[in-house]
Amino acid sequence: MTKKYNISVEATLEVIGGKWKPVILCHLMNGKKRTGELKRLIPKITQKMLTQQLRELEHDGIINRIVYNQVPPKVEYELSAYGNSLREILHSLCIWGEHHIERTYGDTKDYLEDSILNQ
Amino acid sequence: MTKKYNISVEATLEVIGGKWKPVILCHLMNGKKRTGELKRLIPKITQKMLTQQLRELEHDGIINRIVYNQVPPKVEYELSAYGNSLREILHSLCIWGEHHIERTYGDTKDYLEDSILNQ
DNA sequence: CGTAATTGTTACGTAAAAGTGCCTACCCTA
DNA sequence: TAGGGTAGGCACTTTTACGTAACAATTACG
Repeated sequence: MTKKYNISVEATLEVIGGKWKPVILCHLMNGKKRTGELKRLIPKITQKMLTQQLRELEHDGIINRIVYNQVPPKVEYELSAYGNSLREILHSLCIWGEHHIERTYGDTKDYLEDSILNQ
Repeated sequence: MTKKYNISVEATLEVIGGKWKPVILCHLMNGKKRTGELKRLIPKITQKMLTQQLRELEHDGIINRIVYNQVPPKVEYELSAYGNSLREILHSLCIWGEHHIERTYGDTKDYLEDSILNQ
């Protein structure tokens, strides 16, 4: 049963869209991260959503999951080479979004969470 | 009640995301369109979703709604100057999506609707 | 007079996405 | 032996997005 896209943009948004994937991806753009590290960087995400989104990104080939066989467990996530091809796109989306927030609200700082990503 | 974004990408996706906005926008990239014309170009969209999405795009300043005062009614939608600033972004999203479909399924033609947009 | 043409609205129902709470496994250390 | 630290699973509820179907307004035309 072949799902059809109206237009290829939809395929991209299926990969990078949703409530949490953009943040996760942007953090991983700045380098490999452990699970708990991501949770700290994105305080409002729940354990469930975090792992769920990471699984989907992994499935789409965007990130690599690196498991260290030790106790307590250690797992790292990093952008794959393929995922890296999203870098420019995400950057453009960031820039445009910033302009849009500014255009809509007058300034950005009240509408962006405190985060190393928003500096 | 200030909604906060984790990252500005989210603001962009709020504007161009969802099930129908990308298609609508891409059609409007090719020029002004009447309501019925859009409905024909996007056969599976319902009247309700079409107008709902158009209203939101208008509200965000992305498109202009041009009403001709005549009967039967005539309304046209066109990309605004501001909306035009999304052109490059949508184009990149298209390109990446095409590659992704190809990478995932082997070819694109079985996964993209017949449409002047997919040529 | 009744109907077609065009754009749009509204109330309601369904399906998909996100959130909550509690549970597991493992070894180490106090 | 009880608890900490790390990653993650599962059942269930809530919220949001999307879809369906019927209705409105206006004028021209047969």
